[in-house]
Amino acid sequence: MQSLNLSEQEIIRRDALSELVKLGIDPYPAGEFPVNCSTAEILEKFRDDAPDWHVSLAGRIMSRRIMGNASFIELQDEKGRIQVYVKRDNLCPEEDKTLYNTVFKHLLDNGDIIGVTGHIFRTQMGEISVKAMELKVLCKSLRPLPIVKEKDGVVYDAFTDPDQRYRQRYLDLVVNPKIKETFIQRTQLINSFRDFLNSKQYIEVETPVLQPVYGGAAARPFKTYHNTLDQTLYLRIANELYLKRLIVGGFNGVYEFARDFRNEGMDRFHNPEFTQLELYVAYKDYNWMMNLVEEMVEKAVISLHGSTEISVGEMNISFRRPWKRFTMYEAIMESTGIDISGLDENQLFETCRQLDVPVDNTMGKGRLIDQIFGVKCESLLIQPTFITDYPIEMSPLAKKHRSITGLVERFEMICCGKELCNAYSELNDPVDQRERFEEQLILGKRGDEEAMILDEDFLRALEFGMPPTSGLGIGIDRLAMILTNSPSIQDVLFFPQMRPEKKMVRDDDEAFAKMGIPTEWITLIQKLGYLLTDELRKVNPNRLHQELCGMNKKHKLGLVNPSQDEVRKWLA
RNA sequence: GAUUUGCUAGCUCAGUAGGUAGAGCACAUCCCUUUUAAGGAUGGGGUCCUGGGUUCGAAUCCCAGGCAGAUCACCA
Repeated sequence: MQSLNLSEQEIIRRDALSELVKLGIDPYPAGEFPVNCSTAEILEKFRDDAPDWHVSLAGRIMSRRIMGNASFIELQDEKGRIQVYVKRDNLCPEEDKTLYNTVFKHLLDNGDIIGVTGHIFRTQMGEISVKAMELKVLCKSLRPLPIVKEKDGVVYDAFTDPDQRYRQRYLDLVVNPKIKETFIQRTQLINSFRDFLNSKQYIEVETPVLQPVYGGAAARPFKTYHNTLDQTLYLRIANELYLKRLIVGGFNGVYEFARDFRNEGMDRFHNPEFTQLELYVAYKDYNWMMNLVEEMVEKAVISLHGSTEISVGEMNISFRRPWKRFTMYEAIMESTGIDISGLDENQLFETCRQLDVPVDNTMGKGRLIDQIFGVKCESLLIQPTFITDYPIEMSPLAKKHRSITGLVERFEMICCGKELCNAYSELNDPVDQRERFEEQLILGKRGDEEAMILDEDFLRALEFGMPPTSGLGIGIDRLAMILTNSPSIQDVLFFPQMRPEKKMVRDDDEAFAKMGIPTEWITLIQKLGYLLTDELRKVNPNRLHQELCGMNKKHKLGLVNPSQDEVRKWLA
């Protein structure tokens, strides 16, 4: 019944599964299989002159070379692959050769998970291998794996379709083992940051993901609803305002690896959910924070790569301290030759036009400057570079610059043409903060969908007093992209957001039976693509009759064809 | 959202100025056996993304849609 929907190879595997059961072999055993080493450990530690080394290991069969009574398989575990030599008389020393002849040769496939015990030796071809003395089925795989082969560093038939790789990451990880490296490095990066911050006695905290008022960044949120409270809640776009509340509460340093959610476009630099490290430290300013970022990132790069120099695509990036520092005005001066520091809004508008920088009428002074920077400077900054001192209009949470009016004490770190982090001397003047929020409200009314919302509770906290504080946000995904040389954010997220897979809507067999269609024809009708009875009724009966008879003939099903009249009655 | 490329067997891909759908790997049966992207023989396997249109005839040409990639715009 189901078999028409399965591929030939899937049917063969299901048949093998029931054969195993018939032989009294549980294809999904419950018990522990004791493993005492990994493939990598064997390859690393084996010595030809060492005494017999008995191993017990488990993994997935990735290839099989079967030759009569001796065979070779490649077994893959978490750490890599090793060849296993399977000889009939080793596996079956007694009369009964079923385990080798039937189970191993016919009922096991690529992709099955087995446990093997035996000892290590080197073959005539010089390959370190496991001589299997026992073999146990641990899991029968019902779908064929894409087979990726490799010789001399050349990969054949690589599994590359990005759609399948991202949707079925499990499969990607099985057949493209290098993918695993990327994710391990991502975790190493996070661990390195965490170790660094813990060593400074900062406290890792958790703050709400569901927030009644979203804030801390300029972005559109995801909206949800809490039944019991009868209240709209938002998935956080940032956790900044909560971490600052904790500084108010008396913590000197708090940080969180925060999953944030922004309801905006998706491309190779943006996923709707992404991870930021946010850090707030009391009694510090943004200059201090720049030094911390340099040190922390440099350290992480060294811990991943053993060096401060790495290659990203065609580029060579050096994270060696100190990094270049420019004010935003200097950066614009450098790339365009124009000093914008004294210009008013109209003059900036005119400058944008001269520079071919796209603008629109809603843009205020700050947006115009930011736009010039974004178009003319950002993409040119390849080596890690700090850009400091941003226009106040763009930075409602940052403290006013200590000496230059119209600017705030803010920096971003740009690398490979992309912003990697954002930090301020945090605004702790509650009166100023309220005014800034109110300016944002006006922008919001002008149509800026990303304008910030006024958070009364946050202002109340500030009114109790927050010490001077420096705060930082680092995009973990983007940094991971650079450190793992990944061209897309999807490559550093296990399960990137994808459009839903097309789902077939279908009626069950009973619905077809109700039309008076005999069981044996129902599967055929479904196989022909008629999955809904309503659709089926619209079909020309003569056409359906022809298709069914054709199918019967083609697949040599040996069914007695229905008459045209009978088919017409089904559809009536 | 715009532009563009792609979608054919489990995987990687060919394909014909429109005429019954191909290869390699994988799979099945068999041969050989310390082999290694094993080799040899034979065989099975397809809604050529979906739906319309043009046509005697469409995987191929046209239109619409789906999904994915790339580039651009907004954003981290």
